[in-house]
Amino acid sequence: MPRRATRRFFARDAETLAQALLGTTLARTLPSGRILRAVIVETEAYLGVADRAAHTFGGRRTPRNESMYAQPGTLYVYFTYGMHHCANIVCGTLNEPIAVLLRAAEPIEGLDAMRELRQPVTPATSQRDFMKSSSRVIADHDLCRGPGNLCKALGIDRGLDGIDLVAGHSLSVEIPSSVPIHPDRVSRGPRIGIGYAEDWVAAPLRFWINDSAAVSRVGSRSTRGRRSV
DNA sequence: ATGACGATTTACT
DNA sequence: GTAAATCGTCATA
Repeated sequence: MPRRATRRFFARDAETLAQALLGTTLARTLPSGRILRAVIVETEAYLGVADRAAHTFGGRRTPRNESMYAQPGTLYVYFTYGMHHCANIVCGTLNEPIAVLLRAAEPIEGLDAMRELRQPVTPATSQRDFMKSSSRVIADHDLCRGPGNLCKALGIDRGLDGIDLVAGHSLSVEIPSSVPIHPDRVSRGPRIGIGYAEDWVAAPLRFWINDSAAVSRVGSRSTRGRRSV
């Protein structure tokens, strides 16, 4: 039987947790009571005050990133580019603003609900526009592919910012009873979309499961800058 | 009050 | 590969 991740599980450094999260299951309970599940296949570690790529670089503390200073196991959700949400799991210790960004997951339960969340059916879109082929059906492995899409598919937005995953009322992490992902199946490389981070741009703090079809890509491959973990 | 800018995604050349 | 979409947030004034 899978067990829900405890406070202790999250109370580690970001680099360690980013790897430990691979292969675990994100369990989301929607307001309707509907349960969605997806296996985490790609993460990024953000190291806090010293990390130029982190929202908390230099000790920045604002209303937006306040939850990064909360206890480990807290969810940090932010809104960016005027249209996307990104979800992080806060780790370390209280007041140590480090976290792991959830970049991609492989859906295993509630795929129809995820698809509905990704592609809301509007009156205008239902009949004619659908035939005009402007909207294609999203492939299973694309539902939670990329941090923005993952949040959309799981119904995660700023309303969930600051919730406690250990309590697990609307979101939790489940540790499978099977053997953990073997390091041979994991690669690491530079984080995505942090070109402004100067000396931290190349740090290999992105982790992914090699053979997962749900891993996000940049350019034509997901393996850029890869190196085995 | 204002302006620059995203821990992104998608479509298009 | 390049570009547009789109707006909350934060530093500056």
